[in-house]
Amino acid sequence: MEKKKTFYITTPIYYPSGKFHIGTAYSTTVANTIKKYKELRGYETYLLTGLDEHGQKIQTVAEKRGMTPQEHVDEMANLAKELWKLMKIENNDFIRTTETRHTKRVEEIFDKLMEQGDIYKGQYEGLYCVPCETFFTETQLVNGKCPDCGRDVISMKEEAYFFNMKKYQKRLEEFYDEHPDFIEPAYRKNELFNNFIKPGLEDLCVTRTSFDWGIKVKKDPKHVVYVWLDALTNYITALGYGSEDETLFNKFWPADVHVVGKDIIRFHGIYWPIFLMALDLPLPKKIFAHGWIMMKDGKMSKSVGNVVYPELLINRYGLDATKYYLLRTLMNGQDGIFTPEDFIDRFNYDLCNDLGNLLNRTIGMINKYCEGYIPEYSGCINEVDKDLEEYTLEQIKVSEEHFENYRIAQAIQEIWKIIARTNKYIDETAPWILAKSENGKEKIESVMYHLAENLRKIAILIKPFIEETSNKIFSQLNIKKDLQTWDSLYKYEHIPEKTKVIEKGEPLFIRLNKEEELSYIIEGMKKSL
RNA sequence: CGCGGGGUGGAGCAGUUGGCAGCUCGUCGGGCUCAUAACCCGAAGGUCGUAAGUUCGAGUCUUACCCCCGCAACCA
Repeated sequence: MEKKKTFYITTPIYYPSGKFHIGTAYSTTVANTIKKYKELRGYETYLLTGLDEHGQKIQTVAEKRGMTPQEHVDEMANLAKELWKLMKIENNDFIRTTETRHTKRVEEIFDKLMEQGDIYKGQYEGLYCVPCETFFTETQLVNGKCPDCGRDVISMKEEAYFFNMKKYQKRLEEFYDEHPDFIEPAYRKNELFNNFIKPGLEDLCVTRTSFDWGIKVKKDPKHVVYVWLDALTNYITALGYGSEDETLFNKFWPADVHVVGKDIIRFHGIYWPIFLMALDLPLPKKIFAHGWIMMKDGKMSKSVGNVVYPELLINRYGLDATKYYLLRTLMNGQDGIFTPEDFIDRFNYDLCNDLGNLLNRTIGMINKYCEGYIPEYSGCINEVDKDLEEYTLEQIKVSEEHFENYRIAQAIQEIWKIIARTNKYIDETAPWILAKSENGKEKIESVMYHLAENLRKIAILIKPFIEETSNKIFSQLNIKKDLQTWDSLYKYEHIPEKTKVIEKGEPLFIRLNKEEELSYIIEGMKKSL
């Protein structure tokens, strides 16, 4: 038997300094959608997510909560796992950077890089705030003072280890020349190039001594490994790189896509490739960077009181509605704006009116006009049928193209055009008139078949991102598993004879009262602070 | 002269290699009754940030300028 093609996809490993907000949920949903799509296309997929649990901030947060850092991250890890369970994320693994399988490898990697001469000992010079025990860069300062406490900072030196980035500058540039599509969207790459690569890379300080919540350097334990060298390697340690069992690593590395937020492109576009070069490992195939979910008044922020947590929406409106909204809102990797109004509108218009109602009226008519059985396919009996088929098949191609390039919002838009076109088809054919005419039977049967068939196709297309809804459609239409495959999208003529649909359709989504739900969401946002 | 993104009808956004300016919502008018007061059609509404240039022709290319946002590396 032929070996299945593999597809390895990762989310960022999130930093558990606070509750996971909707942006985190978005990243993970994107990754999960890509996974589900690739699965439908016959790939053996592997989805990795996890937590980046080290660093000063964690230590500080834990202290504030009167906990040890480990207790804090243990709690956060459970929260994350619960959230992904709630969101039905099908991750194959969940890596935590405090796990031995990770820390041990990082220690080894650090040693190796030091032996190779990629890491050397030097002096870190920076502006230091003594009471806060923290280094800052010049640009981080507020009016020349510590951004945290407002006091004066002093120039200070400390012993630290550096990674020789300069050594890899040329190789990195060459890599980008050969792989211009490495970072998507392209403008993110330009940003990175102009700001960091073109001016020349500086060596990266990869250890700290100002705190100890991290992986200690084996041969010099007062230093802990800088969090990014620690965090980025999760993508390979989770696959067992360097362990006694490298099966997964050999099978799935290099990653097909790292899904990241726009804020961490730099680390994935510069440091990560260079670390991998130093380790003599193949580079990932793509970094897919998405934008942020913004609020009407700017960034989500606790102090402004405009943070949205995913549970708020999922628990009241369901997982699919929430995922649909998130995926639909951010276009082209750009930022998108969340507003409660928009959320409710999309729910009502797109999900209830367009999709839900299309299924409902179709089921109703099949019961009314065809005794509940989907009629047999008899080709296109007229121009209207032909037009519908051609349009739908074309849209399937377009959506597929978008999925292939991870443009999920665009894919969704194109799928919704099929829904709109199918609704229009009902008006064009007016089955209620055919039902009254003497020789309308053949026509009405063709209409019902086409409606059922289009809904079947729609259910397949939405499966990667709103699977519950997809399953509901299949179940109401009584479509068997073998007709839920992507391969069955490209033709009509699939649904077998004597397929009996449900007698009374269950609404997929029930319309929301805008006023009520607006206040519910707004109140919920306040309460969850 | 830091870098990047954005500035398109009331709102939110698309506009691939330059070729009659589109989508969703809202507004107005009409149609239909299978359906979740849903669906379909039509109309109004834009000098595509400003100015100049290239071109037979620019939202799309060039230049200058204005406004908004983000980034400016060892903070995640």
